[in-house]
Amino acid sequence: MQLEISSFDALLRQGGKAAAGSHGVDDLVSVKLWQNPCWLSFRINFLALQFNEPIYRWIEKEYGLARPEFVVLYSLGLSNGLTASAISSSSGFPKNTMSRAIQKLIDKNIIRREIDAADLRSFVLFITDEGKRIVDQAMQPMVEREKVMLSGLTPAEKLMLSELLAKVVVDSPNWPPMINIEENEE
Amino acid sequence: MQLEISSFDALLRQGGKAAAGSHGVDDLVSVKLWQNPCWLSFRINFLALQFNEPIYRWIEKEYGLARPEFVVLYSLGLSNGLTASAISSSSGFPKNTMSRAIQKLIDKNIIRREIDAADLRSFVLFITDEGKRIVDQAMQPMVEREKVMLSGLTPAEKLMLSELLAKVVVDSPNWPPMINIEENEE
DNA sequence: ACCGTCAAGTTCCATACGGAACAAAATCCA
DNA sequence: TGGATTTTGTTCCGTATGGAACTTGACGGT
Repeated sequence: MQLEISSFDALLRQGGKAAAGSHGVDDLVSVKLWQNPCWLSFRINFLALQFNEPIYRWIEKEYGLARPEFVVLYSLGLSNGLTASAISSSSGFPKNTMSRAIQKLIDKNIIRREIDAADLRSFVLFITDEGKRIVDQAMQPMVEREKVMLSGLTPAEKLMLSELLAKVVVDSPNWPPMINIEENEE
Repeated sequence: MQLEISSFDALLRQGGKAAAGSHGVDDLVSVKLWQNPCWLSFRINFLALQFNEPIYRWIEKEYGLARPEFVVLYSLGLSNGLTASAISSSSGFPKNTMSRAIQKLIDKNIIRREIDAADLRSFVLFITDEGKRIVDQAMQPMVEREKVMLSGLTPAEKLMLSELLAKVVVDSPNWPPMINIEENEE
């Protein structure tokens, strides 16, 4: 059995093949690029990995911060005074993982926690000067890594990519939660 | 201290903001979208999560396969007769994780392993009929999920996104391995 | 004002994960 | 040919992870 594949879907996953040539990239990566019904998820996951792996390895070595810890720190760097659950939901890490990460950051004096008078269940988190120093420093290699990853695109293409990805992200609240596919089992 | 930010970089990360309106999306997500020096990695990671989380949750529940196991299975579905290390390097999972996943899949009769006469160290992996059945079935929700995620784009935009992402992936072998940033420490 | 429900964070615990060391085979090179 | 080096896959083991249960506080309705 094969899924019916419209010619547009076929076109989609072949996107850019002509221009690519048979250059450099691993055999199996080629297959996953050009003969893959799930072209989006492969490309996205592959690129996420190419960014995350070296960056978080470096951050771990340089600052002794694991990925969840740095996610908290980075989030506070962008928007100080957040709550744990806000960080958790925006990053996709479960809240117990965030809770532990936050504890460690407090112990290391990288963030600080204040009780929220308005809601005694939750705490508001603030970055310390030490924390700010770390984010600022770490930003450099991160931005640099992105620049490297995008170096094959023209400025116009970078802008287009940025816009398209943003558009998809912005649309995400409208997606159905993907339950109840396959009610037809049994 | 702030990094010098060229106006084009600023333009890049604001990509698509005008068109977006202030709709639906979480506050912190907004900040990470529009006020983030690392626009690429956030968008990529966010979208990877939106795909992976529901899909792998469903696969686990439906077939009892963890993510590394399904990655092996999916890879063989695209290109039968692979070796463990090929799958490992194309997917980014470490080889011991792949090794375990492969063992489990063999136990479950989802894949089969033959010794490679040409190289007695390595095995060649093949998908069984049962395995093929599972991948075929699982493909449906995966493709569907991608379709949902892309539903906010026009066909032309989807094609453009596919091309741009492919172009970046194809360029990846040229990237420097990101060691020795910050020799200047100490 | 009270009770049921919900939301924020923490703790518990089994398990998966990935780094490192390892065995076996291939490859290289003199 | 033979010993150093690399590659493939497995095993060992400490640790991080994330589901589930739990605690405490907020909220909503009657």
